[in-house]
Amino acid sequence: MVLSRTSQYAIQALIYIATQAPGVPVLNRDIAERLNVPAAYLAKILQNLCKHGLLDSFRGRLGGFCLREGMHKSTLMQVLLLTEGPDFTQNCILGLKRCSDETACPLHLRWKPVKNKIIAMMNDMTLEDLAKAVLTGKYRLADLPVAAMPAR
Amino acid sequence: MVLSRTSQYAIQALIYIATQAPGVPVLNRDIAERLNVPAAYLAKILQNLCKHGLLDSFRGRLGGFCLREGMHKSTLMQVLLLTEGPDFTQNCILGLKRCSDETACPLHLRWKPVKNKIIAMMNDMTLEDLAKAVLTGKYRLADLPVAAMPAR
DNA sequence: CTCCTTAAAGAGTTTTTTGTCCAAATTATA
DNA sequence: TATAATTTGGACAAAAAACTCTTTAAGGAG
Repeated sequence: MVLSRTSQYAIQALIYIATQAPGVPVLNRDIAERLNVPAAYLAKILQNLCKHGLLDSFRGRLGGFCLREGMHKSTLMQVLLLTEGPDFTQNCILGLKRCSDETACPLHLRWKPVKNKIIAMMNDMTLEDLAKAVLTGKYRLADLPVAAMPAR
Repeated sequence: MVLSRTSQYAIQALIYIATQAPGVPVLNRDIAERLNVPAAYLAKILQNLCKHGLLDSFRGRLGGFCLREGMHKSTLMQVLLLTEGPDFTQNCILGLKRCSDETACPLHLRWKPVKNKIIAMMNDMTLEDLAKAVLTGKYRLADLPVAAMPAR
């Protein structure tokens, strides 16, 4: 209804990483398994988040991905502007190139406040907050096959 | 951000038809031109709306598309359930198959009220209302090349 | 009846999104 | 130093969405 699969995977992965001990790299493979998401595709998404400074990556043994210093405070909006593109917040619901208060589509007046609620929500939620919520155990990040294999 | 191009075209076309004299068929070609949308593609969309009873179609001279009797009162939600699919209102924002109050993703609690606003809005807006709004001249249905060629 | 105009139907094409595969490059550890 | 584990990068493949083309059926008007 609102987000591309790429954005969904990105948010899930970032929240998952944020639930893990900071500074300890998390393997792409483990994230993909945990989220039940295609690993090779997720790797591309994480690479992109690295390029944009949200994550740090490390190769070789003990490699993986960490949230970059300070990025626990990142909002979902920051993530979505990367994954959905910079005009995520600016699209007309009818797809018009220009649709503003002055030159509006017939839905604009009704849509605007709703859209603003979406934006406010995305600006308000941080990875930290969401990770905390997940750690309470009340919420789930992925579908059924949680496959909670212990660390062995 | 929310709607597929197919849905956008469908809504635009239906509103446009609703602004025209009822019972007088409107040509696909004219709609496509007016909305600046690919005609062959729009034809498929209109066919689909016919199959689902929103429109009537007529072939040959004086042919075209009309809103079916009573369908001026259709809501955008009725349209979207056809164009986006029946679970348009039920998707989890993170893409989880199951996400409800009991088994929720970490965004669910914040997303739910926003989603309900979207649904309420779509349930509230009818083609009739939107057509009236357009007829005031304050709103535009399509991008720049309105090509307001008089009826000749 | 014939011609022209229109939508219907179906196959096909293009573009975008999603997903895969494999050969480097990098790094810890034995 | 050799090896195994990991990300990186690029090409590739599959699926879905958007769009096109062509033929057929139907209807109105001369």
